Amino acid sequence: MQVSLFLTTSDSRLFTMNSQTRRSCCPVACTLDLIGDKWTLLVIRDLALGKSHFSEFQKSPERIATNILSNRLTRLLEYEIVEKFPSETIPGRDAYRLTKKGKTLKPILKSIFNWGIRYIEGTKSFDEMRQNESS
Amino acid sequence: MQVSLFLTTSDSRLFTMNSQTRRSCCPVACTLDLIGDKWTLLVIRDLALGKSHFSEFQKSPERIATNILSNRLTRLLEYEIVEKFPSETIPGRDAYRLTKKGKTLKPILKSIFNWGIRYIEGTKSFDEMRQNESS
DNA sequence: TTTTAAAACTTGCAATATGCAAGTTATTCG
DNA sequence: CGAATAACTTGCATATTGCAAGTTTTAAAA
Repeated sequence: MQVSLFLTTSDSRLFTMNSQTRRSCCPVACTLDLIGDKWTLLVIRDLALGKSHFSEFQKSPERIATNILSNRLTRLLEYEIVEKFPSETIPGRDAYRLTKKGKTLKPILKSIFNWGIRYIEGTKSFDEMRQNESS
Repeated sequence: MQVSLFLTTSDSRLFTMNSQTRRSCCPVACTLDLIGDKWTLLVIRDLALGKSHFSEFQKSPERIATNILSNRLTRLLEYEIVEKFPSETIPGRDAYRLTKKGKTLKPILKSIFNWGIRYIEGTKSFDEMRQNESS
């Protein structure tokens, strides 16, 4: 696993300690360095939809592998996009949720969602998708 | 290279012929199947900034490898997000530009740009970036 | 028209990331 | 305490990316 150390400034902006971990100082490139892989935004989508347990993310129709899910949740905790909290449904167990900063990613998610709905045939809204989840 | 066949409907929505090429029918997942890798959105960024020649994309600060660049341009042509046209600056040579559909990706780019500027320390606007490009 | 040069790719291979299945640890509930 | 389920971890196969070098194409100079 690649180790990258991110710190947070008082105004909650992220910066990388090691300049070699970012490809450039372009805000698009830097954002993609955080969330621009095949899986991260799908985890964030699930969190935005209210999912909070490991097994709930696993049940999403894309069937993320457990090692990838584990890796992404850890990274998102490091970046302070996700935080753990005591599960409400299962006492004594932790769960995940978006932090305040994590919630600021929602406009990105929304723009991607809107594009898909408009330009890709056969895509369904989240409400429709929820029917189809396999257990 | 992975072969994937996309067709276009009369209302310019994309659909995959082979359902196995998409992870789910979620619009977020499907959009990420098209543009959700490490490089595609950076090529689209460059196109949105008016770059049109292979060598211009290469010169961007992230230093995309030529094989990846070639592969992404080919894919984007297949998806009808990018089209070729006769270069205006170099007569007799082709260049690349966003199609009408390709331009509809700009809101995604913008939401990512805005997030980076706001939440990642040390990111710079495109105007500032353009100064720093190596030849 | 041959030569040179630069742009636009292509190829081969090493390194990294992802996919899959099985195994391990932790927690809950009977 | 013991079984069952959740939450991971590990090992290895496959796919994607990174890097350097090579090839092809076009364009303009000699």
